[in-house]
Amino acid sequence: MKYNFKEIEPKWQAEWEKSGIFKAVDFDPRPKWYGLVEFPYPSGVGMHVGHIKAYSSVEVIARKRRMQGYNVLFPMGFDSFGLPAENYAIKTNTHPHIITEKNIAHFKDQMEKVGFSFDWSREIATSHKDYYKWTQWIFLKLFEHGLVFRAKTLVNYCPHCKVVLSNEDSQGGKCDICHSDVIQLPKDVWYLRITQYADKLLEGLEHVDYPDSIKQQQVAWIGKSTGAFVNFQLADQDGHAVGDKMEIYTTRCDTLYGVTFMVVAPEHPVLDKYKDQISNWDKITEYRAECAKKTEFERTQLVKDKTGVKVEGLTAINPITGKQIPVFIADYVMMGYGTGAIMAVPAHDQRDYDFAKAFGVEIVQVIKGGDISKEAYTGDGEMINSGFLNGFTNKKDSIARMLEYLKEQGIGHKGVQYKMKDWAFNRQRYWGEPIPLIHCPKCGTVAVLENELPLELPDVDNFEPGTDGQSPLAKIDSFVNCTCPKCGGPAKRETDTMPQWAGSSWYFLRFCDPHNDKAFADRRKLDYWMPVDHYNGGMEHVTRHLLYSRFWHRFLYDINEVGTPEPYAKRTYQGLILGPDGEKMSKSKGNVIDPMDIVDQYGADTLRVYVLFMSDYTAAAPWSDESVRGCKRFLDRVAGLTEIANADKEDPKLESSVHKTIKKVSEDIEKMKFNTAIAALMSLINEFTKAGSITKEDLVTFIKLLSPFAPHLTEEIWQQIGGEGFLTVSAWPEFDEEKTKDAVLNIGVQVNGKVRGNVDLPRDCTRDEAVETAEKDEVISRFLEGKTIVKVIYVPGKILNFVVK
RNA sequence: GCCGCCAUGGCGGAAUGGCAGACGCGCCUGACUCAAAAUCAGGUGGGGGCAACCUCGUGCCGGUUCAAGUCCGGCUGGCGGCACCA
Repeated sequence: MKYNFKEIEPKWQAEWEKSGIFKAVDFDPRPKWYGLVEFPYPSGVGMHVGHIKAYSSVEVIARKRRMQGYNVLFPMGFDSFGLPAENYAIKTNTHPHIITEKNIAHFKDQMEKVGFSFDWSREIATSHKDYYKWTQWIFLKLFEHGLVFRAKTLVNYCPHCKVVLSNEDSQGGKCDICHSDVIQLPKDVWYLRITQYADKLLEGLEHVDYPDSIKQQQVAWIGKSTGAFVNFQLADQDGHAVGDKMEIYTTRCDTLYGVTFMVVAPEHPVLDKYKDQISNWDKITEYRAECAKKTEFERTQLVKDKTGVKVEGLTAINPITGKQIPVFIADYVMMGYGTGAIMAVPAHDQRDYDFAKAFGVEIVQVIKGGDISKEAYTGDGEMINSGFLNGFTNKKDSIARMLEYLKEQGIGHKGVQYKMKDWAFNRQRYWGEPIPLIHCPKCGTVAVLENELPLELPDVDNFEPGTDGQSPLAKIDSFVNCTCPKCGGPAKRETDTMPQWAGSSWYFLRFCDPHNDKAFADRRKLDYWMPVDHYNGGMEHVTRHLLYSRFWHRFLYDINEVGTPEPYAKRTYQGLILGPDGEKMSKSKGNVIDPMDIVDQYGADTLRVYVLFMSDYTAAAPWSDESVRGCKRFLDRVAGLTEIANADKEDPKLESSVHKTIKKVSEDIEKMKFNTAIAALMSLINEFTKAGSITKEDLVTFIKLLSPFAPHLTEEIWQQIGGEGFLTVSAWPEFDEEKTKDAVLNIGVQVNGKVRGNVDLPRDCTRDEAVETAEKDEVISRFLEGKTIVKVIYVPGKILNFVVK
């Protein structure tokens, strides 16, 4: 057959679309299967090869599922709110809506040209008001349940983008969008109380099928630690108690006897409270200013050099020894974790040790071991200098005993801390979901009425964010001024918008019922389709999108809006495609491969086969143009199979190979070992070619197995050989286990563990027969000559090993 | 620093503890061609041998085993995540 991909690819794409075979059917009696891939942000440059690889895996499984008789939901949409469209809008003075719609159309066109079997009747876009209406609705539910709060805190602020960023968006002290340095700024912001769900998010991981690497990253990000909160009495210069106690958090309360000083974060409010009795306030202010200037990055880089200032005039009392100890401020203590104050145990914490050495503070060893004159001892050992804890050798026991004591004395109590912080949930930008809250001078913060949703984004002329950190919406009086839904008095709208991650936190639910205008999705449809059976996406979304969406979904479960606690039954990820030079693809390096160039030059089928064949799916691998051509060559040979499909009798050897291949390809697809599945098909075609002629049945089996990978070519072959209906939804081949087993097996023969030859043995041959056959072999017998056989290991079908002396 | 993953030909990579290098790329030889490309056929880890074969070989050192790329212990190198988290 002539393989003209330019002609057949658009042809079948149109035929499939016309026939509606990719449409998911609600409540269909067939078993359901919901495959999901991360919907893209529709950037102006179009699809990246990474998108192709990310979608191709679930695409192949979805196509196989349809052939296996499943009712498949494989949807696609667009995560279309976000900064790049807005920045482009500022530059070109075009409305972000116009740019976004143009980009969506471009992306969709590209996806169709690759032949992805998405159900386009369920297409969604997060920036469409019939979608974000429900994003706002869920937000109001969160608000209603006390999971939304406003707080003035130090926030991660990007001076370039002029937005407040979540921790997740400012990892490493760099803005996730523009990569400039993030600074700390005190600001009033909205938070979602994700920390309240920390335990549920941890617990949920036990019931889902995620790779360990993903689970571990989520666990590390949540960062649960158990310890104790302990109160230290503050005192004046002479050790007389003053005012409040100061609370600290520690994981080693059993080292309390070794506490020789306290450190509080530079921003800690206790300082301002006792300002009058602090005699070196100037120095404190100076140090604070220094710290504020440092970026988070600088602050964490200077790990070795401990800086700080001793607070003069304010001291504390060690609650267990009764000794007066000094108080310092230092930026190695963070306001954002624990209580912003620590008890320092220099003998057993390297940071406290470094600080004590630099500031000449006493070091008291309370755990035996190490050499305290050189460094802190952080290992285990017998407790010493520790009163009632002396002699304890087990960390667990000494902590438990101390906790008991703290409780008895009312000094402290057991506690839990998380590294994960609450989710800063607002941006001072235009192109996002307006936050549906109203500030009323009388009633405080009031929710927009549900029947007024969606709270639409008003049109503006100027998308530039304000220099005062205000959203462009703040400049629109008609938007800002409103009446309070509670008291009817004049009020002002919140002008911040939601962060990029809002829309993607629940989109998989909307796909179950995308056109519903009464609810975010019909509960019966949710119960039919959810959970997502297989979700694939990038490793880079594991600490953000995955955590956020699990949080929203778990919340909706808790308020009985969805029926499953976890949204994704199974999650996988793909490895990066590197440039041909082995470097990460980037415009500046000029090593970017445009997938549409490959479609033009070799066809979509070649592109699809290549991205899955190039390496292990989860591994990063460089692009190779030569290997792409190799995949095209393979498909050319597949097209040529029609010429030799003329045998009228099945060759038993070939039949066995066909059945083995059905088994291999079927199993490998399930394990996402696409590279070996394709390799098995290449091997089979090599056998076909050698045989010179094959039956039509062999050809049909072959194109069915290849169909999920190269659907256009195989559909065309199917039509040309007179197949009925679409190959795409024909039955997946079955294999006969008997026929996958060879009657005669060639196995290796070892003498003392070294391979000395191989022999053909019948499958059911006994040990004695195997030994007899092997001993007749010329080469093997040479190695056995004059030796005594001590032991024979025979593993049928695998190996025969003679142990000789 | 902590946690995790990985290391196999010239390259991408195969290999439930059982004949290392499947499959593809590249390269070499041959066929076709005036020639080249494309295509087809054959070969292709290193060393030795006319050959049958022999020998070395999965980052390094050791161990378990009849048998180790695979399991265990210790290194070295690379990747990813977290990171002054008390």
